[in-house]
Amino acid sequence: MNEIKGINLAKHNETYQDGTPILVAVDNVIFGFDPVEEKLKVLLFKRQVEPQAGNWSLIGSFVQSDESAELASQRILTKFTGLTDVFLEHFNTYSDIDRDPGARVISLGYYSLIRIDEQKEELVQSFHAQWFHIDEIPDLVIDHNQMILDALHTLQNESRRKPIGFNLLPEKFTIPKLLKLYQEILQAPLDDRNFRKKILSAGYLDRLDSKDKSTSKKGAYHYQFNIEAYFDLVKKGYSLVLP
Amino acid sequence: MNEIKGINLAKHNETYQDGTPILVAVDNVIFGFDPVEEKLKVLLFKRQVEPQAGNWSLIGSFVQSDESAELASQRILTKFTGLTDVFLEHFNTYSDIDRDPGARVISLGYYSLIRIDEQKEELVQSFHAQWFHIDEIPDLVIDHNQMILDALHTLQNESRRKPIGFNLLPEKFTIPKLLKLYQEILQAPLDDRNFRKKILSAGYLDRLDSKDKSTSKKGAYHYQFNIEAYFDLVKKGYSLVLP
DNA sequence: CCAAAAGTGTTTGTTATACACCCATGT
DNA sequence: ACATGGGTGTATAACAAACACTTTTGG
Repeated sequence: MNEIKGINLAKHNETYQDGTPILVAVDNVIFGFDPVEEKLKVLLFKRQVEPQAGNWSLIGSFVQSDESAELASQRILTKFTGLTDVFLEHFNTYSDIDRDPGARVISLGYYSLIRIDEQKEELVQSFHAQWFHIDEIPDLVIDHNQMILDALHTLQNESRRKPIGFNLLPEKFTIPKLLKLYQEILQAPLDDRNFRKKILSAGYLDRLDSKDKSTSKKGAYHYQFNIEAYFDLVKKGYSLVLP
Repeated sequence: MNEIKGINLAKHNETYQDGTPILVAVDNVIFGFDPVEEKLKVLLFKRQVEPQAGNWSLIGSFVQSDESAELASQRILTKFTGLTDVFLEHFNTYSDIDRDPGARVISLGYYSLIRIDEQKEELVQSFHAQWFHIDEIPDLVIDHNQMILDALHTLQNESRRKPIGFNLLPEKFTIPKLLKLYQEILQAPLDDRNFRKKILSAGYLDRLDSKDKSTSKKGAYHYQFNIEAYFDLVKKGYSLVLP
């Protein structure tokens, strides 16, 4: 760096010509909650191009010149699951110069929360994509294992403060399912009585008259997330806090 | 999108040739705490290239092929302030296709926390850079006003859970200064007795024997942040929580 | 001696935690 | 009638919030 001898000498007049175009990709950590196994899973597929073709990988794509990164991430999510209007957020950027052995690629990490029951199963299968439990992620391509860790931490932090977990459940769900989901996300047991108390006392869950009898003889009441009620509460300063 | 007629038809075999290189920039929201005015400020400079030359702007640069985005952000911070080893974190990515009228540029937002008293004032001046109070940010180039808002929200959220505020203060500081800093960051008054109780009971602030008599006749004790003590506490599960 | 900022404790209310039993029902 | 998961309440502890006075000392 140049020494500055006096005042008014320095310039910072980089132009667009001074920039070097770089390949930019999005990688999508797609989370789903398996309603049968009651496990939090991530959708992976086998990379089809060299280097490292055949290895498990996150689902990603290059950002094209006519689309934003968000759109690229949505595009690839829709391609693999058939879903649109999905919770999808940026969580980190990966820019080490040697991270991708194939080329200099800056990768934007997104994570999405989908309802496994709404995905197009045949689409997922047609790409040879598979759901992996977060405890059983295989060795992935490049830095994708790190990306999943980062996405999971973001999901955990966000889940403790905002009710985003509902994006992983069907419209109608039961409290026992919701509890299991939160235990999976936070990877820690939660006291069921205290959990019920906190989540129900907030007032944004509507109990329906119907019950889910698939897991017990007594049956568990269906609940629905009431987003208007939630927004009203947020306006008044409410925020969820889980341990 | 193609309809899938059967299983095993779909491909996702994008190669590096399918990517379009894009200009990638970093923009740095440089925060400083003015020790005299006791105000949280952001460092801005007048853009020197078209379009919008002469307008106030964040300090940014293109990411070059031989550097990571973090490094680019550090580089530009050092160029303007002379500082190295500074708190610097990515907070968001801006990728709308029309955001920059000069070219398609994806911008990575970083924010940094510096000690104003350690910066090289003559360097800052030589770039015609100026510190602006966060309540008095002028109209900025492109989407830089939004970036400052996003960075401030990130800073607020992080400050509530981690003691990163110390990066904005000199090594030795007083509790009244620390309180003022937190009130500036959170843009809300804090009760001084409760604040003292919480911050001192944690045990990672070492009181020195010296006093700062610049703001009162009685003088306020100097304190120092003890990072080892803090890390030990974090290992045991401690986390700061401010209202 | 007094103005101005620094420093200190207590009470009260709220929230978190820990914990155990009854309920409903299909088989 | 009983096994299975669903649903409920209470007592205690910990923490947050509200609040006012004393201390120090340079001028």
